[in-house]
Order: sequence, then C-alpha cells, then structure tokens
Amino acid sequence: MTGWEDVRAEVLRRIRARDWAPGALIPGEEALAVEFGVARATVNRALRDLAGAGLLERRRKAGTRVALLPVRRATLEIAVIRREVEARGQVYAHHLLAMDHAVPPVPVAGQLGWKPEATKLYLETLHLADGKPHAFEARWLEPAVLPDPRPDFAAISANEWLVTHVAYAIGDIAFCAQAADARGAEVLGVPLGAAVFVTERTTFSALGAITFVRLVHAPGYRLVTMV
Amino acid sequence: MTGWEDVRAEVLRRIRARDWAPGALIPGEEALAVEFGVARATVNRALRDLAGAGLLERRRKAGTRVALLPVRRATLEIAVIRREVEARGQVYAHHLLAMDHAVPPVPVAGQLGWKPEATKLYLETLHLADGKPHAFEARWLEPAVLPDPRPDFAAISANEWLVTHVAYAIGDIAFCAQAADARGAEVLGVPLGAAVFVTERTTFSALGAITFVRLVHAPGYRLVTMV
DNA sequence: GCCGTTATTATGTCTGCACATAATAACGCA
DNA sequence: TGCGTTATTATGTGCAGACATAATAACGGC
Repeated sequence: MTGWEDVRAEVLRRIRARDWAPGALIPGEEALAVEFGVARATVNRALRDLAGAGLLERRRKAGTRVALLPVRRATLEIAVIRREVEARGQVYAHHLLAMDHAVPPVPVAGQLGWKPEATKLYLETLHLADGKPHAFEARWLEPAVLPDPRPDFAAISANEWLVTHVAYAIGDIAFCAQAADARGAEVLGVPLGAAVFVTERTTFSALGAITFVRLVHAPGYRLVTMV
Repeated sequence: MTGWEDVRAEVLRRIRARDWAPGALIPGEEALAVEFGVARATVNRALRDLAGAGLLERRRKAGTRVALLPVRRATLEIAVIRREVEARGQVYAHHLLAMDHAVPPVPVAGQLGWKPEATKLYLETLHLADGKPHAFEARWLEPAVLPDPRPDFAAISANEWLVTHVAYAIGDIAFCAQAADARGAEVLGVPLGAAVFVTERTTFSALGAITFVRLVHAPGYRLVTMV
C-alpha cells in the first residue's frame, strides 16, 4: 500500500498544499522514511522522481528544497511521420521530390561541423496524409552513414529509414513559426507567406554529424505534449 | 567504476551497434547482472532508464526488447517568461493591458469544463524583453483560485504569480504557427498576418480548471529542446 | 579577523535478498 | 481439439545495510 508512488503523491500533496513552501527545506530522507514507515531507498526514489520533474531541488549535504520557480518539464513524443499520420487514422504516403549531391549552405555545414566545401546528400520528401500534403521535408545527409547499396528512399522515407537504421543517436530539436517561402508554399499548396510550423533537427552519432532536417508542416499542425 | 550509468552506456552501445537489433529480445536482468558483475537492481535501473527514453520496451514475463520504431522523447523546459528573458541577458518588463470579468468564448469554456455562461477573469499582458515586445499573453482565469485581496497583476505578472502560488498543477501544452490577428499584430507591433509562434496551455488542479492561456510570441522565437 | 584544513552530513548509489505482479507457457479435462 | 486452470518466469518493487561523494560547517593556525 505504501510504495514509492504513494510517497511521491504525499510529498506532492504537501508541496501543493504549501505545507512546504517554495524555497523551504524539507525533512531529510531518513526522517521521511521513518515518518512514512518505509525504507530510505523508497523515499529516495520518490524524491528523485519529483526532482526530475522540476518540483524539488536536491543537493548533497544541503538537503532537498521545494523549487522556487519550478520549471515545468514537458515531454514531447517525436514519432516517425508515418506513425504520426496513421495514429490520426489517415492514410500515409510520401513522394521523393529530389535527391542530389550538393554542397550544403554554410549555416547548415557550420552547425553540423562539416567542412564548408564538402558535398553531402540532399533529399526533399513530401509526406502526405490522406493524399493531402502533411509535411515537407528537406534533409542534408552524411552519405558515409548509408550502406551500399543505398536504400531506396522512394520506397522508404529517409525519415523512417534513419530512425530504424541509424537510430538512437542524439541531437537537438527546435521549433518555430515561419512564413512559407516559395518552395514550401509550392510544395504544400499554401499561399506564399502563409504561417507554417517548422521543426529543425540535427542528429549526431559518436562519429560525427549524421543529418540535418527541416520539416515544414502544413497549416493547422499542432504539436501537443504528453499527458 | 561500474555504476548504473556505465551499464546504461554499454547497453546503449550494443543497441546502436545493432548487436541487439530492433525488435530483438535482450538477455534478462539476471544474466546481464552476472555479465557486468553488478547487482540485478543496478541493471534494472539502467534498463528502466532506457525504457523511459523510449529505446527499450519492457513487459513482465515477456522480457525486454529493443524498440522497433523508437519514439524520441524530447523534454522541453517551460520556464516563467521573466526567467526566459533574463536567461538571454535581456531586461524583463511587463504591462497589464486589460483586466475584466467576462464570459469566455465557448471553445475555451468547453475545454476547461466551465459552465458556458459563467463569467471569469480575463487578463491581457504584454511581456517585454529589453523594452521590445516579447510575447502577448491572453489569459482566462478562474477567480476562485485567487486570494482576497487579489494580487496586483500590474506588479507581478499573472504568469509568474500562478507559477509561484498555484503551482505544480497539471495540464497540457500545445504549440502551433498562426497568422497574427489584428489584436496580436497591434500589440506586438508586427504586420497583420505575420507568422507567429503560439503556445496554448490549460491548467487543472484537483478542484477543476484554473486557467487557459494563449501566448503569442514575437517573430524569431524558437522553442528548443533540452540536450 | 581571515583563510585553509578537517569533520560532518544529506544525498547518491550499490548489494543481496525477498516478495509482488503480470503475462506467457504448460497442463489437464471435457 | 478446444478451453479454462495452473505453473513458470521476467520484471517491478520493497528492505536493510554499506560506502561514496559533495558541500557545508566547524575548527585552528596565522
């Protein structure tokens, strides 16, 4: 009956009820363990979880205190686009619009640590949901990560191939709103200058940069956090 | 030298190296504990962490397998706007533009579970960074959560007051791109129809809906995930 | 009083063991 | 064969004790 989740719930209740005010030091793990009648490890797990959520700040020796200005940590699920579309009950399809070897623009090469003059693989893909444009993908890809023979990106989207074959790499993701440029407007079938939601991702592996991708989503796209 | 993070790193390496292919069953905790020379609890913590990151799928009795289509889980830090501005080395200020009692629009009332005809508190706040518009906040607020006397929202922004006084509540967050409407364009000083980044948040406590807020960010705003 | 050293202390983590739980596999009966 | 019951098994979680680590507090020399 009194597991670590119960301890977490009770601690959370006290924080919300302001029994422990923001900035205040809360009792030590040992004391709480005695109070709740559980082992210290159990209290530790509960407090560690709340600290991970940004509600508590813990420091060795200094103790645990309630966060003064809690930063809410929201978790986003970044799924493969096919899955994203199918999860909404729509039919997924994609078209490979372009595939070329070219020298990436300086900002892209710079961010990925690529030599400015090195040629990379450039791919343009249009993702469709129920036959209508869903997202326009422009991707720069390090050719060295591809096997020989190269996968058929007309059959499997680069998005999905990378996730299943070069997956589990790290990188960062940014989101912003932009006015649709000429290419994006044409491909997505929206007016020039329409407000579009843009996702930019860079992916690195231990060996170096793998890919940079810019996803322009069709109007109406909403990014929603997990519950 | 061999802590749970080392175990996690080694497991991660094997996943990336495809020693364990996507979809494949990996050895049980007991076996890995023996192999790595650690306790089963240590392996458990490492695997649990990787499962939380979406790289492993674990089921009792069925065992642990490498995720077939790993959903990348990205974590966003949603800080108080003042902090967000100050973190970039800019001077924060805010103006309370409007404060009224009014009946919220039906979609808002509907989502929050408010009675359609009930009057709530409506606040408009402009957040400034170095004197320039940073974000336009339009907020519907359940008056019952406010203390008596009511806080001075001209002195402390509703954004910050809520975080520090009604904090630790749950809710959901959505992001989208929109064309600036008349009010937003006027307040932010951007052309009508400019692409703006919009954040919408609903917040609930155990007692019911607390607030709905729509934040229209000035052009150039980027939402970036944690490393 | 000032500053560097040492003691103290709260959290971080590991171990070994135990039992709980959920889901599959095996079994047995009709 | 088909289906409900039972056994098995991998993970989930608990406990008590131990040592590691980091940061503060106390101390002592100058």
